[in-house]
Amino acid sequence: MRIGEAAAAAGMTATALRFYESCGLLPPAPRSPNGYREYTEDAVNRLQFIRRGQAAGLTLDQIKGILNLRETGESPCSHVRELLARELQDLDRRITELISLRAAVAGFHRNAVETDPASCDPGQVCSFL
Amino acid sequence: MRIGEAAAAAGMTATALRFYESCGLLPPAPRSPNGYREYTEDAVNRLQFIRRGQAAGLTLDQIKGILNLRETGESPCSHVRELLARELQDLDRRITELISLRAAVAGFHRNAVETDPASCDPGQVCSFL
DNA sequence: GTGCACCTTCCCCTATGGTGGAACGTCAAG
DNA sequence: CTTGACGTTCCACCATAGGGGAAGGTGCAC
Repeated sequence: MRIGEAAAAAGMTATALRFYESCGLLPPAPRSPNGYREYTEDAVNRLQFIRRGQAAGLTLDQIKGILNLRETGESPCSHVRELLARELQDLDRRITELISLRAAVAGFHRNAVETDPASCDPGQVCSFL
Repeated sequence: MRIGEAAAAAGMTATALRFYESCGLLPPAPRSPNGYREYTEDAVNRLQFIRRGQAAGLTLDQIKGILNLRETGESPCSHVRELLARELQDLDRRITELISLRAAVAGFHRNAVETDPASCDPGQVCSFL
């Protein structure tokens, strides 16, 4: 199948497929005589794996690492386990950060809502921050 | 004072100050006869306001908007209120997203820890994703 | 008179995940 | 015979917030 069809089958754009190939996430696609890329069902499966990896919050580089491991015949299982563990830690850290940022912003906002705008000092930029 | 000193006073780098000036966050600094930028205490206050804005999670573009409002003589109070309200919503959305992503990743990870690696199917990339 | 720290401008580079356009080739239908 | 939908390549660009280095000027101390 050609690039547009494969892209549609995986819920992506043709541009994204070319981009993935250029990054090494996909092996160079075989070409039909007219130079068009030819994709198999296997390629589409790989694309869907990429999608699942992204949905799991992995970066393209991490997904590439998994695919490369599988390529070398090694089982990526333990690598993926570590990846997921590290990602959980990372997510926890980011969630904590966002929650404390939210508390800070909520404090600024509460102050901004409660304070009389007339008390605004033109000598400074903004007393709310 | 010169750029390095002003930067240090605001806890930034000289490069950042030039960058802010180039983006319109800072008015073009007056120059001393040798062409060096000259900063006043007021400029350092402005830099510290930028820092506080960033600490509150605002983008440089949003901070620039506040500074520009103040520049035109208008009081940025209500603008800042709206900005903070929108940011709270945005933070809530991002936190919710991250938490649900975390749940999904935790599920993958639990499965990966509990599953026997020997049951790994070499025909697919990784059964954990 | 020279070394050193600081300043200037200009332009490219970082990471992320692609998108869009230009200029051109290919193929089937009308 | 031409139109349209697809394909190809390469190159530039989006946002974000600067960092890094080259090539050169300035000013002070030794």
